[in-house]
Amino acid sequence: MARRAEITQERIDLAALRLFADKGVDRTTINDIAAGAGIAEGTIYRHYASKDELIWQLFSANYVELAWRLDRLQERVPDLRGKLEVMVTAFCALFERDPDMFSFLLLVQHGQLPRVTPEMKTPVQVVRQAIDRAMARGEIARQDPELAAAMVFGIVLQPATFKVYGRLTQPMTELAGSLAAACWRALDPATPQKGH
Amino acid sequence: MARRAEITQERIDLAALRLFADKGVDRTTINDIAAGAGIAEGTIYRHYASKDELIWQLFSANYVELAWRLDRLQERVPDLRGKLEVMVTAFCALFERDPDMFSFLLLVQHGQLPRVTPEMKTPVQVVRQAIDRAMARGEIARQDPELAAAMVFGIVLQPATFKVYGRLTQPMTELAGSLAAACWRALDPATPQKGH
Amino acid sequence: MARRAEITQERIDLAALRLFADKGVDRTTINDIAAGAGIAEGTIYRHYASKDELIWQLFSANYVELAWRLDRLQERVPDLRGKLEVMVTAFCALFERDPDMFSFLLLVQHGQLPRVTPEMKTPVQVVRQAIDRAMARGEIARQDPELAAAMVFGIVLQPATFKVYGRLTQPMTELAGSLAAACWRALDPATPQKGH
Amino acid sequence: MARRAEITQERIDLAALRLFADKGVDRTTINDIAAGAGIAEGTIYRHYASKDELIWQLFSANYVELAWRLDRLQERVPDLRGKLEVMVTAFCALFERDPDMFSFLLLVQHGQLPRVTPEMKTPVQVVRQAIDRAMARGEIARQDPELAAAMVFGIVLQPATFKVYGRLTQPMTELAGSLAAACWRALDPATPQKGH
DNA sequence: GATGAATGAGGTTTCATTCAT
DNA sequence: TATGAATGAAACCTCATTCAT
Repeated sequence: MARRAEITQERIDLAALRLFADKGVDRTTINDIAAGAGIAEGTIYRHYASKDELIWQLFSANYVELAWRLDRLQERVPDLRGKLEVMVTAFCALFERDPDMFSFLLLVQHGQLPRVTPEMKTPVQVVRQAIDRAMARGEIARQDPELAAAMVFGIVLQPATFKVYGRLTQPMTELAGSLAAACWRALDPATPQKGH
Repeated sequence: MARRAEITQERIDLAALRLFADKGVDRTTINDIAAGAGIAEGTIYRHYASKDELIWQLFSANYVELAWRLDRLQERVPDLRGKLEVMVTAFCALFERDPDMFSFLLLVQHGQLPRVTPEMKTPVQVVRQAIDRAMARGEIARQDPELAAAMVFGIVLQPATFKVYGRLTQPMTELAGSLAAACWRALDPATPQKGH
Repeated sequence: MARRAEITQERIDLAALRLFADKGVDRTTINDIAAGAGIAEGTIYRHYASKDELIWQLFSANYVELAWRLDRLQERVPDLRGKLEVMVTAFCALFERDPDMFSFLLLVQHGQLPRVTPEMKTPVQVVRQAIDRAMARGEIARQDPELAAAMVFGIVLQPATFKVYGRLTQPMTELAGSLAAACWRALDPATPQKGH
Repeated sequence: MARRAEITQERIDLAALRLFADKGVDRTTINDIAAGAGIAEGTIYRHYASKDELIWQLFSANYVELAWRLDRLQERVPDLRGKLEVMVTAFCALFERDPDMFSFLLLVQHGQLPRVTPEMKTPVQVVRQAIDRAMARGEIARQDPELAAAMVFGIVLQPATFKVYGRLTQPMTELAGSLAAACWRALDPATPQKGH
């Protein structure tokens, strides 16, 4: 039955994601995944052509899905300040709901990003576009949009990374407001600052 | 000769760093390194007890060295604003001088950080301590110092990562000023902001 | 319905024969055959107990069938010269009609001949018996009948093999006369030859 | 030492040839070969990149070597009748000296011939060229040279095949004269024949 | 009869490590 | 110290076969 295959694939995906997040893809064996999913090794190859394919499917599906989600949210808000707020909040909520997926995306991005094609929507693109448009509207000062996007990502991802390693203990959801505010300040060099 | 052994080790380290930065440690074989260094596979084991040892030596030496360097620089400056400036500037200069080392540190940190012992000085500690003291002095508002350190690292590392992937093309040295300023703004929530 | 089963079996046999001829039996998978026949993998096991059984059935049926056919034809002709003529002609016609079957028989004979039992009539036996009797009648000179049969087979099969590989392009049917004549000359060492 | 590697490779080649001749390439495992050569499985991959490479090296080296050998021999003889004599004799002697090699060449040719490039000298080419030139000199009647070469090969290879399967028991060396004579008669259709 | 998901033994290949030279 | 051939455990993957539907 097709239904049974779906369930099996679900189990594979779940076990793989958890193990990849835990040990990295190279230190996770097909055997590990099969054991985690409670199936035979060969069964995995009825669902994915190879280990590399499994990694790529898992990465690209979640990466693109995340991009779409962020994009749909930011569309509803007019200004960059608000867009950052909803995107960072969503990101933190997702992190809290499925930390394995975020560990996985963080860990494997180095190996998988080269396979990302220009027509795929990515979270980086979504944020960058929001920044582009905010600059066009004069909402923030002119600056390198790629650099601006990098800073926004850094401000959110690095605390998430610290959380994965246990350096931060609060739920990400509690940090969302501070992180969005920090992003906004980082992007807004024109704002008068005290001190320098 | 002891001299000859030193040269060989240098060649191993260089080749390993380059390959690790390029393909990650798990996808780099001892054979790759030997070929890159122009030596025989067995020779590597005259210098390192195992592949894991080689990775750890390379990581910890550079990681600790970076921490010391940042620490010596920040000591000379009284205020956090200036400390960030010199540390970010130094970081960018080092990145430009040896990008492989940064790729390597970024890539392997996930696997190696668990081996870091409390008595080892790390870049994160150095930054965190500077923030702690600035808060104690009232130079910046009270906030979670770990989160603050995370944001500073994110603001600097994410652009560096973008550069590794070719998303940013400017030399990091040109960005140092902007990055330090962004770090400062991110840490200073009390500053009145326009908009919200 | 029994009818439906027959059609399915026919489809299996056809697909298997084509694939076996193309890639050899070991490099052809049950999956390949099922795909070629447009059925599910499991269905093949409703018609054959195992892959080995399928190969053997296909081989022995065609091999024995070919032997009977040649035997019936040679019976009608009194002398060896004529027997060779009709057998080679029939062989060439069959080759032209179903080249896959011949590639298959050529390819798998190595693995299957050991399973041939003495009571099974084989093409080699048929030709050998015709030669035996021609010698008994004094139609050709005394010689090793097995060797003589081998040469006859070589003269016919090797050009067929060349055709399979595209080294010969004429239809086998056009070559039948020349091949039969060459067989006859090869078997008739007593004939005065020019030169030596 | 390089010498040790040579010895090991020799052992691999010998064991592989024997097993391939015996069971065919697909039914011979790397494990079989390693056991036959008295070495570890992994060692084979220090000498050949893959099983396919091993098969190809073994095939092409022996196939080309045979072609050169036949070519050097036929050069020394002026007429086709004599060329056939020396080539068939040499072939039979080689068969007797190393029957495994001939079984191997016969068995794997189907899979390997597609990899033969035009610039490689092959036994078929050598024989065909001798026939071409004999026709140009008027030594034999005009006929399709490819077909003629095919018949010559059939007359020699099929008895060799029969010997491999135990259908013929005499040493091939004893048959050389008869086979060469049969080849000559097969190529010489102009000769008056008794009977038809 | 037919399906196709699942199995798992067994194949090929990789690679960190050892050791005789 | 350096070499590089050899090792063998363990990885990935294939595929004939089974079985619940």
